[in-house]
Amino acid sequence: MVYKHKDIAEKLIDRHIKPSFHRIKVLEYLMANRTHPTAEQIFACLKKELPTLSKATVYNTLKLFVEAKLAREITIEDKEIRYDYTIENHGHFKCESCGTIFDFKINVDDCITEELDDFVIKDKNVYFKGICPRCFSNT
Amino acid sequence: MVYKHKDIAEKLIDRHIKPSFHRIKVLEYLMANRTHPTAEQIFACLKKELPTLSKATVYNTLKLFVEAKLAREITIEDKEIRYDYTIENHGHFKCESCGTIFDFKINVDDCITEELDDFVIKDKNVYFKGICPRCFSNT
DNA sequence: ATATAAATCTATAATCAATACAATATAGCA
DNA sequence: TGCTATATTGTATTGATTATAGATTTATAT
Repeated sequence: MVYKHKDIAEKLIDRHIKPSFHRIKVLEYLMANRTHPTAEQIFACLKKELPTLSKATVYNTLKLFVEAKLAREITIEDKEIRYDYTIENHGHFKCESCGTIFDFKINVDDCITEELDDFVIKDKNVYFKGICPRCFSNT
Repeated sequence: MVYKHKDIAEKLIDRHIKPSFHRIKVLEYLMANRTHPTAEQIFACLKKELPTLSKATVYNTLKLFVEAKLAREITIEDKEIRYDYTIENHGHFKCESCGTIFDFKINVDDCITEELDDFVIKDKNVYFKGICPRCFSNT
């Protein structure tokens, strides 16, 4: 899928973020690459197209997006944080063999107990680990 | 609750881990302190009692425990990994204001879709973020 | 017991994602 | 045009974790 810069800029403006060129490019990357990339991967890929891009800008931009709920941080394990364009109601499965992160549908609201009634829940994450079908059949 | 070293040693032997003195002390700490400590915190606390203790030993021991399913890694966010003595069917809620991590009961199995039928699931984690009642009432 | 091998542990150096910071560039506006 | 705030760059620093090599302890056999 190809996204128009104007549409991406509007998403940023909606969240009260000034649509600078670099911010548009980072968000475009997140929307086009639903591969749960790390900040490093985003930087390495965009650097080819934008030679002046700085790593600090990528980190700053991603932090802005997370605060604005445009993106989510995935911290299944490892030291590396991964980023995900926001979609509701899905969990992440990380294959311990090939490292791929898969999305799957889940609605955690169905199994929350009243224990959390007095808590303000802002973010819900479900992380599974194991072996994906492809790796499992290769054993 | 106080645990006998002999009982802790048996838990280790059950998981095919040799019950060295330091390993017993680390497991004892995890069982007695259900506060989701970091490796640093465990090290700092045990160091008082065991002056020769090395940080590397704490990391090695925790890694052993995680592999043996005696402990779980909690990676809600931050760079710091936290450790939790294994208990089934509970999620973690991190307060964005005070940083405390709370346990709550949840049974994710109830809301898993058939999407994951072909995946071997070895570990399930549920992480919530938000504001705890105490911090909320202080605003 | 003593020797030998295996495991555990220590201490320190290295790694590397993430952050902090100071300097520069750009955009918005009177 | 100049002024101010924001955005970006480039580099230095941080800090949790890992790697490593050597020392110590434990287990086993002779």
